[in-house]
Amino acid sequence: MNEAIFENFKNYLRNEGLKYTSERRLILTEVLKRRDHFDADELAAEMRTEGLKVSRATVYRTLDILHEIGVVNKATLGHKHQHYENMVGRQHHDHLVCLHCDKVIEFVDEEIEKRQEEVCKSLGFEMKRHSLQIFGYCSHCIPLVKDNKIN
Amino acid sequence: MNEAIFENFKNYLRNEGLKYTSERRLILTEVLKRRDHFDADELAAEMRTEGLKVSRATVYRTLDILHEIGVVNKATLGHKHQHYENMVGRQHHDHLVCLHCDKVIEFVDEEIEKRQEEVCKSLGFEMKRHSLQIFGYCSHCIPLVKDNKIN
DNA sequence: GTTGCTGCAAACCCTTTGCATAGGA
DNA sequence: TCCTATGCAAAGGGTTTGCAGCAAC
Repeated sequence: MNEAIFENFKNYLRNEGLKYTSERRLILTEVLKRRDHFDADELAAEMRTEGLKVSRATVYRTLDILHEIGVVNKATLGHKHQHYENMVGRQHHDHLVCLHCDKVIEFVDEEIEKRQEEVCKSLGFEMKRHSLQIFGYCSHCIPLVKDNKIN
Repeated sequence: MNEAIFENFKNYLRNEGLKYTSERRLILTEVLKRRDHFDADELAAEMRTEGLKVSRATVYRTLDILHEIGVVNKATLGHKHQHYENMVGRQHHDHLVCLHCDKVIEFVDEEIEKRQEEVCKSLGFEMKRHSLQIFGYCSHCIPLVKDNKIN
């Protein structure tokens, strides 16, 4: 089932006059394995431990391309760095981020999506993308935070 | 009316064992004048042109304190740097950001707020803060973008 | 007088870039 | 062969930090 994705990637690159290199294939392969929220450095490091020699710079450059074609999504989850996530076969969603354990929980709320469109419509604004992050404590960490008087 | 804010600031600092310095007063004064979305560097630069000598480091450090006590809000509006906004006398709100002219439009939608709370409740998540950004084109820029075939 | 604060410059961290070489098309 | 991609290391840009002198309390 992933062949189609590689095929699309190849076609996109060809149309743009870009090359379908082995590094790009390796990075796409790695991204498709992921089901979590990762950063570029992490992906590069993981590839290195697997013996795949791809530079950080190429990882960044390739993730940009994959973002353009919608294979990955970029998310700002409260850290200094960008997070990426594999979007193949997935829909837009928003994130809950635990301030204690860093867990990320995904959710979709159709009503929120609808209201966003209405807000834009009423203001004559053309929405291109949107992102909603909710920061707080997950059910596992709530008691820990209370006990430690951390907030 | 601002006296109360300075008084609160002073009390907060005292309770924390921190000092109510002239630099901190100057920065708070500057922040209270603002009605827009600014970054730390911008604020420092503006103060310098007004002849107020406060270092960038102190601006960053003080904005952090002001954020803790709710006088300023931090927002990630699609740039590399953080944006701050004066929150005195204001409620939480979300942002529409124009990708063409960088204009920021604020909005509040009670239904969205309510649904966020429901999502958290249903997942046993304790919300501390949230931020929603919608990126796109404002009514002024929509025709410009269409004409120039920019997207 | 004690202790936290400031300014400065350097350090940091993530990300981007310039350049020489490698490798798709 | 032509031209883009890669790897490396250096540059970038916003933000943070270590430290010596300074100012609150």
